[in-house]
Amino acid sequence: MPELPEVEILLRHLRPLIQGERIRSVEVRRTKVLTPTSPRQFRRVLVGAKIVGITRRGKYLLFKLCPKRGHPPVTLLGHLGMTGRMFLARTGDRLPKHTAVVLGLRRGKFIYQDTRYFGRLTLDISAVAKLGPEPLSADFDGAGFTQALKRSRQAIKVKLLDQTLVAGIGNIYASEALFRARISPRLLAGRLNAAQVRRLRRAIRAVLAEAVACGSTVPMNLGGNRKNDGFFHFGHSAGTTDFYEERLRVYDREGEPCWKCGAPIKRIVQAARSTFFCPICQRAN
DNA sequence: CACCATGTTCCTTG
DNA sequence: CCAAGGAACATGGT
Repeated sequence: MPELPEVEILLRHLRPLIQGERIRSVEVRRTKVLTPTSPRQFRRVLVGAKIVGITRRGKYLLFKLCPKRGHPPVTLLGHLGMTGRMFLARTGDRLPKHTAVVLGLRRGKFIYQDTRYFGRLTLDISAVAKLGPEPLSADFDGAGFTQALKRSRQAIKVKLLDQTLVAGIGNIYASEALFRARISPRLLAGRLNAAQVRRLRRAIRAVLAEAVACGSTVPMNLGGNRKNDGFFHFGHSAGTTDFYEERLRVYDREGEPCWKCGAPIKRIVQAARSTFFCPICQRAN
């Protein structure tokens, strides 16, 4: 599912399909995902509005909408949570299980589906203001990153999940970035030296950029109607293996040999979430 | 049945 | 006020 690279790929997929389209109908099947926007207001703003553009910020999608006429543009914010998907379907297609919202377009329909309903499709965009710098932009600079890390007493792996530090890193790419930077996930954020901070910043950029580049070249199935659908599938289920999972060096590879030194990858739990790392390449000192 | 899961927010504690 | 830790949210896979 969705950390920054997956959301970026989804954005690129969606943009040509829905940019310029007008929303003709709105069906809300799970009001929770609109929170705190009311279904009534959601409908009022969306029905008849034109989708003039989509952008991404961290793991959020921002749909810029132009309502009927005279009204100023509004922003619709989408977040996939852990299991969310967004895709286009044909008008006649039946809705998949756990469809939360359906937007009827000129031809076809936009479906937001989310098994666990942790995601959002809402007019409340306040979450975006709290985000840290965009990791693949110039805003993510060494000085700011150094400062933010300095005051933290959390383990660096846990700190990387803090979206105010830098936006878009999730549990998978946090482990991947630390492996690439050869830094122990247990090292306290405030204890990284200048060389480590620099390596980590570069590793974050490299890992995310590579994931986007890789995802861009994979023939994806974003239809949302098949079991092993799309690149939002992680894990090691057999068969259709996307080399998406092959790309991950440590995540979900407990016990497998380290890609670099061959030592078994270790799994630990930090802040109630799994961390994967190589105990040799990422020594604590 | 038990445990695990790509994320965020809210509450509590220090 | 701020940082940090943990539960809660809801469902499915193994």
